[in-house]
Amino acid sequence: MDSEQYMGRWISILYRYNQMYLSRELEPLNIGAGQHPILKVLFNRDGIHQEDIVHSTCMDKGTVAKSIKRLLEQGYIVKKGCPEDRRACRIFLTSKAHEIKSDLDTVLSRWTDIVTADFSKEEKVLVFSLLQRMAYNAEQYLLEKKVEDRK
Amino acid sequence: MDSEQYMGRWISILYRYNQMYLSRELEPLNIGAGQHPILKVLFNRDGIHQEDIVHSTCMDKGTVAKSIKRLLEQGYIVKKGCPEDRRACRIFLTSKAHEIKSDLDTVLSRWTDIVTADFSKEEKVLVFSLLQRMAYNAEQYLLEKKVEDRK
DNA sequence: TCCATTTAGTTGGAATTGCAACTAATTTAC
DNA sequence: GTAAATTAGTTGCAATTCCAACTAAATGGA
Repeated sequence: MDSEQYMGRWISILYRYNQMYLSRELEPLNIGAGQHPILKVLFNRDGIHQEDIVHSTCMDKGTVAKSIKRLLEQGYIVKKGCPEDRRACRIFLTSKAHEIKSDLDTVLSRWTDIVTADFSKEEKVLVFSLLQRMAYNAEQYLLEKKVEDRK
Repeated sequence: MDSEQYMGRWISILYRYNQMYLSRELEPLNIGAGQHPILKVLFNRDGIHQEDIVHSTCMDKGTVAKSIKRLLEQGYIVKKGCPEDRRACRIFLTSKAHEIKSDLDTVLSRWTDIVTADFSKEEKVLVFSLLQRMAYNAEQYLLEKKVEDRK
């Protein structure tokens, strides 16, 4: 097998190129590449707990806390205390966020179009399902490892 | 289309999980997740110029310079001036690097095995070719953009 | 009930990375 | 042949991210 044929190589290139694209495209909105996953989750389910965002984005809770801080500063979200659990907080989109929803969706789906430009319809569907399965397998492996470490 | 179905989401998850896996697995070798792409390129073509490494890894020249600095400190590579072009330098693997080649290859191919664990042989081949084409499309797009900006 | 454990969230530190500005050497153009 | 432009590489800065340590609140077992 060609020594370039290991999964991490292609994933790394695609991730880094995507980050470059997003930084440039989201700059006019004052949104960094790291903040958009949180907005996407909230557009789906507004008002969820910060902990839910952590799970939905598969990101570290520290990372999410910092991204939320920046979205607060930019006025895209507001934070409300949760009366049932005083440790927790719920995150809500502002009208400023709702105004840019379609812009954000356009930027994200354009990247999909760019990288799958020469794909057939079948290939476009296929690549999502393969990536989704890989992400699931990776997650399962890391979870197992974490459980092992706890022993 | 499901709002989770945009390419960047899966790529991001897979990239971040891979970085976690690599940091842990390469720690005993004192290699960070960011250094291994350079070693991989050198195992393929030892003694190439730093500029060649930049192109082969698709990474920024500043990033490569820093990773090379750490590999030098760890004694995995040596740097030699290039007499034909006194700005440039050539990078060579040390015996310490050759000793860990098979360990590194094992770690990298194990990740491929983990994420494609439930894939058929055909799917394993397919996913590489799809990722490769996506990376190529992304690169072409960003290159075009860069040329446009120069105007 | 009370103490131990778990959970939600914050903060500091370090690694990875891209960009921009810089130096020094080379190449190109006139 | 010299000045301008390009190229190889370094460095500082900022963004993204994970981890670990921490606080405060909630949960659970004796």
